[in-house]
Amino acid sequence: MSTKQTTGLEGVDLAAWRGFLLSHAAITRELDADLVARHGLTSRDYEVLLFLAQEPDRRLAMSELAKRTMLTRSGVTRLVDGLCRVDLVERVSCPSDARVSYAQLTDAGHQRLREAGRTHIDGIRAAFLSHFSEDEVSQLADLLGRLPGAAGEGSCSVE
Amino acid sequence: MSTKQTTGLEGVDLAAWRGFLLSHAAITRELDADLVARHGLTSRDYEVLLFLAQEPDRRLAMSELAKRTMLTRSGVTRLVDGLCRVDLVERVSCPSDARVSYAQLTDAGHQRLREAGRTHIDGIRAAFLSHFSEDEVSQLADLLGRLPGAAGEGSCSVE
DNA sequence: AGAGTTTAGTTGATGAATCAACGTTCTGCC
DNA sequence: GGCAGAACGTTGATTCATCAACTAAACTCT
Repeated sequence: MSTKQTTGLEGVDLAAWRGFLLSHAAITRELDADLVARHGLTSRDYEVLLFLAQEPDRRLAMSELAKRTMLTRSGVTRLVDGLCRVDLVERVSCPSDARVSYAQLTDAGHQRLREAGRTHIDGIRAAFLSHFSEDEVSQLADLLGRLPGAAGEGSCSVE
Repeated sequence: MSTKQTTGLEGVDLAAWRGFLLSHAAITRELDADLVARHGLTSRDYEVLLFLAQEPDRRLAMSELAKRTMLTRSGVTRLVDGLCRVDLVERVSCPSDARVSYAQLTDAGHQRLREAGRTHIDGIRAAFLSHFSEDEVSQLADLLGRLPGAAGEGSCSVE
């Protein structure tokens, strides 16, 4: 018998969650706009190029890209289609398994990644890191690293 | 100092940033799926209902909703269209300014929000808050609150 | 009062991501 | 060997959000 109509959602401290949501929206929006304006890449594109560049032979199977980007295989198909169309990536078929098709970083793609990388990292510094001291950054890395989806991905399975 | 590497992007501590991105993707995905499965609401829908419920007269102008949700006015038009279609919200025109159209929470909408709110908050607890101590949660709130976009007033409670 | 500007909201076309369904290829097991 | 079932990638349909263009109403300024 409350005297006020309520939603029953009172008294929960969600400030941390709200900060999380709001800042994510604002920051990714800004970084993305920058990346597109200056290098014609979405942050998805950038992410894929980066994953490829980190591989010794600069290639990854589509499914593996799907896992890392947290996209569906379908989404990766289309994303890589776009990157192929502008010659940042090419498709290479796998000799030992005809089902798999690699996305292979081209030299142009690698070059583009290097150019974009600088502005992207500067953007992250400006929009994110610059608001914290070094200690705070590692505190954050620690805290956020505990969340589902973050670095602990390997905890579920062994490769 | 200089690295021998190929992308020129090494040596930057981005663990915090990566944790931020990855956990956001994983958590919002999960919360959203839950909300849709159990209450037929996207988290956008939920967010709008919540904003409306927080207003004394349970209504907000479309533009104001756009600001708070970080969507475009266009996006809000369509989102509210959807909520109107299922009678959780209705449109009310403003007597003093014929340009503005309010989104007005219906009783059904308020009821639905209450139902969904419990599972949503439980979800946030399980996927986010549960990984931290109380102190850590307020640390996070403090840190994340400094980021662009997070500058807002605190409470999420509904009266 | 009337022209120009700003603000609110909607609409059409587009892009990004999803799901479900499919064809192809590989693997395990009899 | 051969078949059932899983895994890989693509495609079609749909959803959601965006931008740009538009209508209508309100403000400004002379």
